[in-house]
Amino acid sequence: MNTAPDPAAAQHRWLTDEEQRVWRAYLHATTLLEDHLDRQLQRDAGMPHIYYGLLVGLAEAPRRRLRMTELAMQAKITRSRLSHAIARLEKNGWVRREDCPSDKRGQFAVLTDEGHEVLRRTAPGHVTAVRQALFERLSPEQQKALGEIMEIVAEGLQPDEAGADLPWLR
Amino acid sequence: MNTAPDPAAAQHRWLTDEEQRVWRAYLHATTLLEDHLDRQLQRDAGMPHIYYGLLVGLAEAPRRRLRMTELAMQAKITRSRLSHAIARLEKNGWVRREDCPSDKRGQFAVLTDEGHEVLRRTAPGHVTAVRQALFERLSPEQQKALGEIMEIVAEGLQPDEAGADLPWLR
DNA sequence: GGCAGCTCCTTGAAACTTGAACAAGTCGGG
DNA sequence: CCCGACTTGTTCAAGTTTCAAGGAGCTGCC
Repeated sequence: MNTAPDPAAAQHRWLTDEEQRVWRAYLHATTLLEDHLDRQLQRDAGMPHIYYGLLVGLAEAPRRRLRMTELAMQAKITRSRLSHAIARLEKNGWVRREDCPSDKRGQFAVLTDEGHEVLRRTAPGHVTAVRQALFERLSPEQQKALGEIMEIVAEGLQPDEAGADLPWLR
Repeated sequence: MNTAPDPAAAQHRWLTDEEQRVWRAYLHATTLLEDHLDRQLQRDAGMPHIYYGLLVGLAEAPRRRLRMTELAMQAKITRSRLSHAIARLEKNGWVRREDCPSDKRGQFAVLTDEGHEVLRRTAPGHVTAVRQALFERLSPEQQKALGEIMEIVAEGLQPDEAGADLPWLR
């Protein structure tokens, strides 16, 4: 819409037409994909995508357990949100809480056998969905480029990633 | 984690390590970016990103108005969600509903002057946030690649885009 | 005209998310 | 040992999203 220098908008540079196109495509695609996966998982696994991600995080952790804060960091959500989510997953019987012996404030979220089973049963469908929506449509070069781009973007938004003991989110 | 043919998972091909890396980078980056923009807009404009998008959609429409269904399609959300959202924006005084004269079922969502003013005031900050998080970090080639990739992905998930009168979402 | 089948949009309840506030526990310095 | 500063995880209230249901109007066909 705006590509020439516009005096009225001089100081905060607008997006060029091309940038605009890219940005809208980005919004469009990420929205559709997230919706698609959320729906797929809600249907096949009975939980939203982010909850599924929590189970995966636990499944990959040693002894299938993680401290709440660690799990929150890995899923990139707030502790508050995680508390609610784990409460729900606990109600499903897929996760169980355990006290941390070395820090009485601490809690472990532990993947139950049932939870593991749900994952085992639903992971293939989810992977297929991701594959169909994304990888099957992109050339190897595009896949590579996408990975690089996303790493750059993430790196710019993460306060640390390798660096710090700063407030880890927000 | 799995790249060799695994007999137990033979039929539903897993993700290769490289695909896995790309996929995680994608999730990581899109989550962080969406959170970042949501927070930025909540702080500066008092509304989440999607609501801001609704105002933009209206601002760009002829006479700053759109039928509910059209707006929902453009924002890629359900009509139900839009109803709630417009109710909230109406409460803010940024949008007003108007009856459609030619179809008594229909409603227009109309951007008010106040709404337009909010947009005028907050758009620069938002654009800057997008620019800083995305465009400033990517080479021109990467921007181009990103645009192409996102168009492909979106195209694959949209039932129509150019084609149809089919269920437009889902 | 009348009626079945659609579309338009809204509603209400339940689920989920957010941000602030909080109790409890840890930790380091005096 | 004690205190202030910080961390951990939860809770509350307010806001948002989803899903299923429904009222109302349009449309075409008999």
